[in-house]
Amino acid sequence: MHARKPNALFVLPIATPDGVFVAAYSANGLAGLEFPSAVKRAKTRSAKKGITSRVRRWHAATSKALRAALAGRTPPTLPPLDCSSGTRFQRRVWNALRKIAPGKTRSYAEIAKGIGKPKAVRAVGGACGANPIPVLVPCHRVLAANGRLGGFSGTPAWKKTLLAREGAPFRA
DNA sequence: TAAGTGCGTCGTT
DNA sequence: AACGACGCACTTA
Repeated sequence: MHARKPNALFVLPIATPDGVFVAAYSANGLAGLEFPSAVKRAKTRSAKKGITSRVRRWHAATSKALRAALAGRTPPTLPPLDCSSGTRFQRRVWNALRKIAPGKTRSYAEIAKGIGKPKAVRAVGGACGANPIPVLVPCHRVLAANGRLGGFSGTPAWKKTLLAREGAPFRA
């Protein structure tokens, strides 16, 4: 219904073996995470000034968590997540995603059932696609009912890579 | 088996 | 009113 903007105050880069991710922070926590993209490298330099120690702490946590996740390990601690950009329904889906352990997968239908809306299967797919914090909010662990990958807002290659690194099974 | 079609369903725009 | 990161039933080959 009401979709507040993430209201990102700080946009900071995270260097990883897979490239430079970009994290966005609002006053409430991590509000966005983007996969490496050659195009937007320049933009991240600007907002370095005026960073609070709080955001610095969050960013350290995000960086550490991201690198762990990319290595297929369980992230130690996450910064507070600001999912206020999402609708009620989307937040419920994202919350369900966070309960899927590394190496495990669920189907879109299982997620739908899990949030008490067994018929909203397709809408769950939409909510996954709207996930502002991929990798750390593990939308990649949601597969089609037949065990195949299903879609991904990033490249399908990323979804495959993330699953493979944490040892999650999926049909080629 | 594999691949393609049609349709129910529902949150979002 | 139209559109999906779906799922299922049901053809065809």
